[in-house]
Amino acid sequence: MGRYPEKRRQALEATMQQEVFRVASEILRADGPDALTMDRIAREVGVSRATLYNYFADADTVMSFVEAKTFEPVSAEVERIVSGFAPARDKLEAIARVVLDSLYEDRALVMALFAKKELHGPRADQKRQNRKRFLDQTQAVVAAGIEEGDLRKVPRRLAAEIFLGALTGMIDSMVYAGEFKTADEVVPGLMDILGSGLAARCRPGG
Amino acid sequence: MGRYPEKRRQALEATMQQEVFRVASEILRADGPDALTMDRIAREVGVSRATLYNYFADADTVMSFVEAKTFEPVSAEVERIVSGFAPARDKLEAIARVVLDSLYEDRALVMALFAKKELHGPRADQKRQNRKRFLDQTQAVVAAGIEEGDLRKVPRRLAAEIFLGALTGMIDSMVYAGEFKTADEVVPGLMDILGSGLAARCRPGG
Amino acid sequence: MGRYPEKRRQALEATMQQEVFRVASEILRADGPDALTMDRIAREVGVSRATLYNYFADADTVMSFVEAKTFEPVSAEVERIVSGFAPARDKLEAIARVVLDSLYEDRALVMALFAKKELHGPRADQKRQNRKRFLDQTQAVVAAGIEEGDLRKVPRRLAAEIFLGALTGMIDSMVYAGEFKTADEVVPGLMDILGSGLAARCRPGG
Amino acid sequence: MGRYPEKRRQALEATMQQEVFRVASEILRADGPDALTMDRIAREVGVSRATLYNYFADADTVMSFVEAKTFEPVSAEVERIVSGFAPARDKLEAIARVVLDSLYEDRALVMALFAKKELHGPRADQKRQNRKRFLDQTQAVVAAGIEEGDLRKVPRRLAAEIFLGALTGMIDSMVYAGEFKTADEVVPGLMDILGSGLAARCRPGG
DNA sequence: GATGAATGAGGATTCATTCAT
DNA sequence: CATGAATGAATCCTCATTCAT
Repeated sequence: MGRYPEKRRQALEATMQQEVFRVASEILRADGPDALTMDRIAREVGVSRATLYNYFADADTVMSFVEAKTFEPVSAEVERIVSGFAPARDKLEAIARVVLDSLYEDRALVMALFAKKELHGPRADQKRQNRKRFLDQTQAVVAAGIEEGDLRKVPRRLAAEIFLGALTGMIDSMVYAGEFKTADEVVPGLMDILGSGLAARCRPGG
Repeated sequence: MGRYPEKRRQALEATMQQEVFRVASEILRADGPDALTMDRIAREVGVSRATLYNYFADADTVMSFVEAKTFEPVSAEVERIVSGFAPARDKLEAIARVVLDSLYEDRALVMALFAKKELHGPRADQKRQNRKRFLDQTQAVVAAGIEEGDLRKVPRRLAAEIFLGALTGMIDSMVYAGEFKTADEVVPGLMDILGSGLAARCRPGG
Repeated sequence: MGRYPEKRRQALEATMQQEVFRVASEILRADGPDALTMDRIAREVGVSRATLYNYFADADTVMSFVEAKTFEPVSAEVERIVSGFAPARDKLEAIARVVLDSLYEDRALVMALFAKKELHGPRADQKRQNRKRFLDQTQAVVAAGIEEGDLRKVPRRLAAEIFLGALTGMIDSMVYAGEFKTADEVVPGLMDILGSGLAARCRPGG
Repeated sequence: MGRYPEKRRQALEATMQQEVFRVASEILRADGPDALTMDRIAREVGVSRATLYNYFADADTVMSFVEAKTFEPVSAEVERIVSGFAPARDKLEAIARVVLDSLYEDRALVMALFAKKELHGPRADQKRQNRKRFLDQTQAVVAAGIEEGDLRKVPRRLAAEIFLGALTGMIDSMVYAGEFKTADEVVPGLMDILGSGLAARCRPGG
């Protein structure tokens, strides 16, 4: 029939997706990824289980959707930083801040998503891609930094991996310890170490 | 009080544990932690489900056992390094080598175990403690390094977290990418970056 | 929010509950409380095990439901008697009749439910409360009877306990013996003994 | 292979039976009849499960043994009372005292055994017989009492059933309420009610 | 589109019992 | 006789998913 029903459909779909995201986030925060069942989502959204299947192909799709929607703003912000004009190290620091800030605001959710590293099964690909994208962005910053003389000549991919690893490592630490620190508290130290290294002082041939 | 010596019992128990470890490892490697069910282990070991319960209290215990047995040699080696006599940076490098070497030998298994960061549920504590132990060991090395003048005055815990994060980050990278590199291939770069920092050159006041 | 009215849902739910009650009763009658498993109920109702869980939270809930549904009419009738106007001894007799009549109609079922005195586990409380309620009701009758001069001054709770005990004792007897008698056959004797005592005649100081 | 080994066998058997009785009693007391598994008995006795099968045919036999051994002294005492010389009402009172005393000393155990009225399955017969024996004994006392003019002419079996029912009813009450009273506290009231009835006073034609 | 209902396919755990040594 | 080991048979429960209405 006309255009309107289509509009209406989209509106409904958007509403449902928002609701699912909201509810799923809460569940993840509260009880971790294993608690995120279709039944519980449906119940807390206030629809029937079957209805969810009108909006999401299967349970994995819901999980992927929540994950994508969670990281989307972070990802966008990182993208903005990457394509901006600034010295490489400032960019890296900005990225670290964005990641840690978003974590600080919604620790439990981010961690629940991090907690389920799926290497097998249908969702592994999404994880892989998310990761790859972030690494590519970071690597681009490193590459530019090297070219501009702002960074030393280090293996680019490796540097990106270490940078991402350091970030997730700190997140892990906070989550496991249960003590969350703001970006302001940890970024300076992080950038100091990654920026200047652990060595006592410059080695002559450094 | 049986006629058969304790030895025999222990031998059998050891055999079963070995078998379970072998089979569980394979399952983890092949299909990830969610595939590690009592039923499947029993089937692949070639005993009945009930028999497993004569050796392991419950499913969690099996998982913990496999995890402990996997990390035990690495942990022992790290402990040896930590308590040895060497400059801090050499120790850190040695630790990185041990971790990455063990990974290289059994990538999929280690990753399957890493993949299930359990923040909720009964096994969360074990994970927490494993992590804490490693961090404590690393931190001790860093602290000693600072005292001996081998390392700059950096926040110790933070440095340990970054170090562990960088290691797991690289492991993640390899696993997600499916391309495994030997310790020889990555440790020099890692130590270069963590050791000397990313900065182009020594800042005057560095 | 479905198109089909709440009525329909309730009807189906009622049907299922009726079916479960019918089947569960049969099982209890035939093979006792330990035979009342979710699997068997499902099989005999003709649905899958999982379906039962759409109607009952767990196995205990089914057992409680059957128990409640069995005793509910008896309980209501007793309540009616208790709150009516009649001499205490008539009330007690009426209660005895109701209990024994309901037993006569469904001996085995009642006994199967009686047979499982759960003092441990989650259902103990329900049993406790059922029992307490009946005792309270009986005690109220006794108390009123004493006040009105219809009964001697006997310890009230104790009298209620003896009354209930005598009833269940007779039920036990019939069930164990396999010979069921109607209320008409036993109530007169029961009331005679409890009413007038066993003593040959009034003792002077009685 | 003369007589001695036989003696030795019997000694062993007696020891084992004592141990099983002791341990099983404790388990019943602590956690109820469903907790009385062969495994737990064996573990707490300190032998292997299989060994139990050298002394008891199966799990039911153990349960029956424990039950028999528990009630045996009570039963003997009742027998002694029944066959003694005393007015019927004194005998009934004595029986009530014995039953309630034994209960008071070992409430939890007796109740655990009472709690599992098995009407189905292989052990039903034992229960039936235990019950029948007690009823027969009580009935004999009642019959003698009537003959001797100590008791009114009441239906004998019925009177026995009411007597037993009243006893078990009081026991149930105490167990469910968790408040145990000594025989001294309840027997007078019990005998008063059963002896003199609940009626306010002697009816003329009583 | 929405839903209630139904279900197949697991998955953990328990327990009585048997048997070779 | 004692036993460690092994096991078949239950039992409870969960969850993603489908389908008629």
